[in-house]
Amino acid sequence: MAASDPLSFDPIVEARRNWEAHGWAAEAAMSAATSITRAHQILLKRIDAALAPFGLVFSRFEALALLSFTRTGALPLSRIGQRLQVHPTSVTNTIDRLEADGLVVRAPHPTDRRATLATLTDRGRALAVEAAAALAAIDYGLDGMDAGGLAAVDGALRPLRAAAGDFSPEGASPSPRP
Amino acid sequence: MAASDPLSFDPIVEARRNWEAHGWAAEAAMSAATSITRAHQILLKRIDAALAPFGLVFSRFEALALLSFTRTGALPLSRIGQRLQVHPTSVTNTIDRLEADGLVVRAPHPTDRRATLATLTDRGRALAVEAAAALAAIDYGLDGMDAGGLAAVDGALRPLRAAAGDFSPEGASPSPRP
DNA sequence: CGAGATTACTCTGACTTCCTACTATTTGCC
DNA sequence: GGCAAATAGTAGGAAGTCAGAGTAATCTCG
Repeated sequence: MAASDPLSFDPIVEARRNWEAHGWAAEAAMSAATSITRAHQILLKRIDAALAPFGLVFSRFEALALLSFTRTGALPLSRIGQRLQVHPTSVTNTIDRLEADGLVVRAPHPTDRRATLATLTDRGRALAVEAAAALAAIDYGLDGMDAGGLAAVDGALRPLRAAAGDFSPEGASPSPRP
Repeated sequence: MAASDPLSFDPIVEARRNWEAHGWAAEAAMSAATSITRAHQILLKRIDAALAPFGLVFSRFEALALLSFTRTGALPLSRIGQRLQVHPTSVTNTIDRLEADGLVVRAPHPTDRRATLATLTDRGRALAVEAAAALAAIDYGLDGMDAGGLAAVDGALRPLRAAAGDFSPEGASPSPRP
């Protein structure tokens, strides 16, 4: 990265100061939103770097992990998109790449001829475990944070996700259908 | 979005349960990293939707805002990249778009002939204010969260950004050079 | 002074994501 | 039954980000 690195002050704190100084509103929200954006950027870079040796990126790893947890190692593409909260076309693209790498195969759904099942191959299953270990080794990119911080982030963001309709707010209820 | 919406359970809680059930490590970090990723996705979509009427996206708005806060409304591209923590190529692209829309103009740096100054136009300055108000109106996409949540996220992520080298850890010290 | 290192910016290319159709199936209901 | 509406997946296209390479200008020191 050539845009130079070390700044002598926190750019977000500085932005907030400017927001206030110029009378712009919602500076607390701006600050939090910018922090999240930046944190995501940091995480994604670290995670992708850790996954690069496996030929994976985070989204493909997530799909692999999800399939690993099913009884049969198979799931309709639509369900993958639902669980991973991504667009159907992104699922298509993700599975395309995984299939090209021999980590999953597409198969017709046994009863619904519209649907396609993504099925984990042996290599895919093994790679998921290795990649998960690699990510655990770097703490999913969250190095600088302690257990309290992790829990704080998790808890604070949950209402946001709920409000966005990711799940019905009551819902720590388990029981997904296989 | 056709990938269906409402899930009856929190997919991240469910992922964490699976992580533990299968003996995969660092489930707390996984959970936090996934939450951040998803939160970013939600925010970006909401923010970009609010900015669409102005022909802006978040990154271009950030550049506009940054320029608004300078004495002269001008900054070298390199400094913009530094403050916004993005790649030089992205700055070029961002300024290209802003310039095409007549919101900034490029000008040669008065003393360093390598450098280019991005300078706010009157329209750019006015649009920044309008866009900031539009974003404040939606609380920067953070609807579902209360003040405590905002502060918690902000505080918890700060060590992460510091560890990533965004700024020298001591650093709430102000005094950026104009 | 002048060669080598550094810095500023841009171009090209790879990648990912999303949106807007569009086709094929299945489901709901009169 | 049979038609309208909903659902599953994919193709094409736009946009954004980054990495690598290249050019130009400036800085550092021997």
